Amino acid sequence: MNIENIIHVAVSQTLKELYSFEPAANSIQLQITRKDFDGDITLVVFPFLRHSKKSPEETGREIGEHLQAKIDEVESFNVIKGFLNLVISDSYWIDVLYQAHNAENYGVKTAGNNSQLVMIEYSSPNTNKPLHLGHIRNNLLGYSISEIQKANGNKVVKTNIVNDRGIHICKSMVAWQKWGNGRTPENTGKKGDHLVGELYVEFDKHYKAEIAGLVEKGLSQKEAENQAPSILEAREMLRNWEARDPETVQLWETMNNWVYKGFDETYKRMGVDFDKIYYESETYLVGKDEVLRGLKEGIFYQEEDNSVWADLTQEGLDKKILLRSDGTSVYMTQDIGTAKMRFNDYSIDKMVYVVGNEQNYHFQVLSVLLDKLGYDWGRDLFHFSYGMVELPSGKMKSREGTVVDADDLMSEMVNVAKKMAEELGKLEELTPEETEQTFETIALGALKYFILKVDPKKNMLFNPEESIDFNGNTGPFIQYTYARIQSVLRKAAKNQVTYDALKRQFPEISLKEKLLLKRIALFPEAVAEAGANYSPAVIANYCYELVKEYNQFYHDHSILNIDDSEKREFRLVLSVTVGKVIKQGMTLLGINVPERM
RNA sequence: GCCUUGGUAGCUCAGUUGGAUAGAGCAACGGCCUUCUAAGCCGUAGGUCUUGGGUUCGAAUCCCAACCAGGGUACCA
Repeated sequence: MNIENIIHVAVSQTLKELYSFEPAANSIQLQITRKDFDGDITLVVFPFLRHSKKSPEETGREIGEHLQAKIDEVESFNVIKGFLNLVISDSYWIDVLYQAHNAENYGVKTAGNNSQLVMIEYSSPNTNKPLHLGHIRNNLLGYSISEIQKANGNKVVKTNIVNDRGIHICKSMVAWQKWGNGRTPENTGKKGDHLVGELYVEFDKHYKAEIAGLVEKGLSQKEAENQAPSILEAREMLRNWEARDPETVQLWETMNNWVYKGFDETYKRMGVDFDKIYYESETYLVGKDEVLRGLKEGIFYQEEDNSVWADLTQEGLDKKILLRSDGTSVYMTQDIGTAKMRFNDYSIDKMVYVVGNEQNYHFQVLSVLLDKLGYDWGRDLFHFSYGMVELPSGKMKSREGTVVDADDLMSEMVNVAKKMAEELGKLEELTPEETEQTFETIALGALKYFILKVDPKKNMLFNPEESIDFNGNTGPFIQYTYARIQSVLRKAAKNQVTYDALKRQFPEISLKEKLLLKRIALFPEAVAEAGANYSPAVIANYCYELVKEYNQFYHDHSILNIDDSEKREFRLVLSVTVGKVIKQGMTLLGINVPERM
């Protein structure tokens, strides 16, 4: 039981005894005492004045005296205005340290028999272009909330739905046939996803030129768009694909495999992975069958042009198309099929979709549709909706060439990390391989932290002109603190300085040491909170606060260079534990920590 | 038009179920490396929390309205 719970219970009891009333749970407001006041935990007494019928000061004093007498942990107290500041005994905080230091995985629960199965879908790329900055935010959030869910004792299946079929990939295929000149990843040395992305751009270039030509000949823009030879070929290609034309399917497979190989590299470097991958080419027919079943059962209706619709006006939503007039399926159809397959494959307790907030409406509709189709889990779908990454020029648009490529960005970050380390004269005693690995760790740490520290639901700004920082509230700052702790431990071992982790009696602790202990005590709560609102930002901010506190402690207290062996031992245990918590927190963000930097 | 999300320092962002004098980092300025890693620490400066009402002991936080910005809005994904 943590200290807040202990106090909460005691306050409740106290109020009953002093003023004979049963307080509502939420009327007992406990908070961490602000730094400029003396104390550890603060109780707000205003809500109780009605019952005590005394001044805030008097009420605070009475409650404080009562608590001090009854609970061992409360050592003393002071009252300022309506705030009762409780001072918690050192021995309690030292006990926290003891627990944290000896715990196998402090603050982290392991999955048990009664834990929930949470399936988390993230990434969801199209196979016609490489991953960009928007995908980076998606991937990092998806991976991190998976880790946070695990840390809260759930079983997690990470899944990806690959949009591998449709007109977009046919465009790249047409471009390869017409203007590809036999290019392959092998003979060009390009990553497959980049090559296919190039072809897609080439298609668009030719297509636009054709449209311009037709418009010049007197066609309207819309007519031109529908009659340009390239688009006709792409549509022909899509029909051939749906008809399983062997040659088309083979080209499709070849080019998609190029892309997957490229994606795998990107995912690997980013440090994200999946337990199960679904492909839309395998799920869209399932979705179509479901829609047709719904039509037969009268859940949906058909227009005169043969398109199939769902009328959701009863639910306060709109009418939504499910099958086009030509019978082909839309995005929604595919998602219905994918959902059905997933629930067949796993006994999912909770399905989470990590998808940008531009699709809020889509998931609202999907949820209702699944429910209508008779799947009771439909209502419980959770859309983890995150904001877009904006550039100073506005939204990223692939057609306007304003996308920030994921691979390029990661490489650029490594270059900056390298330059930075050279300027600072770091990493001189490492082997070249270790040095490279460390640059990678730091660069990715900077990128990941930059993205994850922001509240997911908010849009965020990325300015490519200014490279991501390595100083201040950043991943490298946290990594640096970890590395420095490891350095202290190495030196301690070298000098035969040992410490006994089992010791529970330590000398009097300083203010900054106590602040650190309090921060350590908060880690499990931060993990739980992050799990409740699925926000890696909670963990990121926690790590930053912890590290900042440690750095202040570090500069004010020497750890190894003191004669008092008891103090040295205490500070070593404290440092080890801080290192442990940093590592655990960063793991939840998918960020590695280096032993040296 | 309707629905939805946001607006906090020059910039990027925190701010817990409504609590004490609204916090960090970057940028600017001034200190600190013979001492466990200076990717650090300390200090200065920077605010009408978009605006106007309301709720109450107390509002950046909750409610209403306006303004500004992003997203969505029936055959793109």
